Amino acid sequence: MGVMTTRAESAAATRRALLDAAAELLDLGGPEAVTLREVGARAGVTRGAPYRHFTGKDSLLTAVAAESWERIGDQVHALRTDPALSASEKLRGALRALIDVGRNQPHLYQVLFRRRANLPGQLGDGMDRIRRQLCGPEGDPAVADRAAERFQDEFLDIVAALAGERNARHYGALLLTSAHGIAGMELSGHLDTDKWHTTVDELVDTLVRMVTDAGEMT
Amino acid sequence: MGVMTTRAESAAATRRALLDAAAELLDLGGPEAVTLREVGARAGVTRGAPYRHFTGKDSLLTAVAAESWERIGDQVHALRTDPALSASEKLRGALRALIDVGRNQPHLYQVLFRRRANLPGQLGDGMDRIRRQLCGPEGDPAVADRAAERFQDEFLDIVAALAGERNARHYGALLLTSAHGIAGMELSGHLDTDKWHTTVDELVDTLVRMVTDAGEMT
DNA sequence: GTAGCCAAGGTGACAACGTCATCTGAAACT
DNA sequence: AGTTTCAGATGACGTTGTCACCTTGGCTAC
Repeated sequence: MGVMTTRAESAAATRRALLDAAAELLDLGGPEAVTLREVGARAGVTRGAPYRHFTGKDSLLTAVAAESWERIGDQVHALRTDPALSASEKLRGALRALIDVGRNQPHLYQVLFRRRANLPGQLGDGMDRIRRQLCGPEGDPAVADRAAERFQDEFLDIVAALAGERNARHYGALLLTSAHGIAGMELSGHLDTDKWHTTVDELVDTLVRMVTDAGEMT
Repeated sequence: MGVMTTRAESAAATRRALLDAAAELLDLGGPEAVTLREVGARAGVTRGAPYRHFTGKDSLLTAVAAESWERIGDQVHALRTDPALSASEKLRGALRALIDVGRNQPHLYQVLFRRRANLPGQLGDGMDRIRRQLCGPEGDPAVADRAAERFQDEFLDIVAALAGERNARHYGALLLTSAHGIAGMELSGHLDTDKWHTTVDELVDTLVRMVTDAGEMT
């Protein structure tokens, strides 16, 4: 932990600080609250500095989302490879992992599932080359997509171990979308447990039981 | 369709135009694109005029959401009371109604399920009285909540007719959250039909079949 | 009918924000 | 040592939400 001297170290530290500050502000007040000026201030730099690491605010938020996807992917991977857990426990854990993000970091969760705005190409300028240059081999959204896809693959493996390879994809999609819906409706306040006479845990249990039964009878 | 003379008519027309313009801009470019200035311009007034009808941008978007909820509620009500449809067709139609909003008006859909920001009270100023005064008997969010709840009630009745009163609430919650999740994941681009070897229609069919079978064996 | 009232709407102003162009200084390279 | 490169600082500009203040033309009380 020596004093930073090399330029690469300094830049990496700044990028790290920017991401941390952005994530913190996102948790506190949503995307509106994550101001490039405030992000820079918390990272010890000024307003324009983030543009040396990200193409703009959107790119910064996408990078935060990418890191979160990687974290969730690691979490589900750990569940899948844990020999102490049964197949249904792994599935329940994976679903809960996603839902818990929605509970504990609702603003981040919305960024994770935010609308893909960038249709590929279309603007044939030299912009693409610049963006590639700034954000590494390829743009940030591609990184986020890969991280999200890794999570989905880990999740798919868990489902396959429970419901068989045949129906894994169909049931996997059903389970994943359902969990996402549970998280989203609870997050938006539209899941009144008094009105529906049920809880998030009950819903998750029902989902797990459904696919478990279906897997057995295949 | 006489020329507007009375003040009430003029104000009502302006409010209507503001809502329409806001809805149009929302569809085109999302909440960021719905600018009070542009909304006013399209409604034939200037930037500050909307503040005579809504407390601010948030209030305007909430009012748009409320009208959309009422529309969806009417749609599901029509399905429920249509004697030409079977119970499962009604259910499928209701689920599709929600998902179709996500497909055709993705930005509006996100506003419908956006996070409730306003915790009640907290700011004990006279602001509450002013807001009540501006938006009628009570604030806009309450209107939106009531409209959303009416939709849920209509939906719940459809489920009850299919799965019985006993499990209606539990299955209703499962179906509604699942449909919301399907819409949300498709909207965010995380539902790759090639990857999951399934389509939205298949997922909806599976959901309907599930609750149909469960209702029969009860 | 006329004088006053009142709310819808117009206008100016302000702070905050995203973004870009330009500048600076120090590390990295030859 | 001289040059290049790039993280970061700074100034500036356009846009937006919001408020305070003003104007005007229907509405109401006499």
